[in-house]
Amino acid sequence: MPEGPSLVLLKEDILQFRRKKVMAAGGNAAIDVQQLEGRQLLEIRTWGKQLFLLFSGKITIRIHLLMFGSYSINEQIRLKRSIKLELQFNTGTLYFYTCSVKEMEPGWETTYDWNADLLSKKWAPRAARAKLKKIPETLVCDALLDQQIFSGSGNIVKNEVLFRIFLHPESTLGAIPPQTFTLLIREAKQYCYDFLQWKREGTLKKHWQIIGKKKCPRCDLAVQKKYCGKTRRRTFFCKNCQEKYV
DNA sequence: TGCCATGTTAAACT
DNA sequence: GAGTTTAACATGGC
Repeated sequence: MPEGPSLVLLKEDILQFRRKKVMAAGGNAAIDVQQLEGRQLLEIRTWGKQLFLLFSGKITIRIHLLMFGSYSINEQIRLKRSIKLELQFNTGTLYFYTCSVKEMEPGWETTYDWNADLLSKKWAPRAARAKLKKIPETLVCDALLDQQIFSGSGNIVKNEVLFRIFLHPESTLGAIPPQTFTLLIREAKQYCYDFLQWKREGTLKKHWQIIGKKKCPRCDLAVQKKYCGKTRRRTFFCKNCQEKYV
């Protein structure tokens, strides 16, 4: 489920409940779910991989699907006891499973950098560039997972973007040539939108070029698999095609 | 069948 | 107290 583009689809999916009143709320989330009853769902917002449900009475719930989270509408796909959050509206019921559910403190909006979201209209490539310039020692594979810089980017985006621009995951930011640096920022966004479209079509996996591949689609040599950087996430790359700058 | 993975947080270390 | 490492969470696909 959970990279940024999937959250955009989730939002679209549940937009049908906007302005609807919560008739009943349940689930085993570690928050007071009862207080949501009778409240109107005023707004649905995303920031990267996070989903915000803004209710009347200034109550905001944040949902993060983490690695295995899921949701369903009208139909329970898991046992009652494993429902993390259940919101019943007159027009249907929304269920969330295995996710993090958090109630936000007043003023939470100011703690988010809304132009860091790759899938937002507010996405600001220049701001991303400035943040990256401040951490020249950081490896690009780690930078692409940094939600404060590339909010919504995940391990799929990371791997595929790096292959697209033929950049080695263990390149240090400070050593990357200007042209490639610009490409990095441009393609991070572009890949998110391609991801979104492919996910919509159900063809995302089909479009993977490097993740899980044995051979490089460009040169046919063996693909490397390594747990790179401080984040130590699964990284696939071609030593031949992806230039390493250190 | 067991391993591993589109992720993050907080506890447990140094 | 800082920075870093590890564990926990928990489900589905291969």
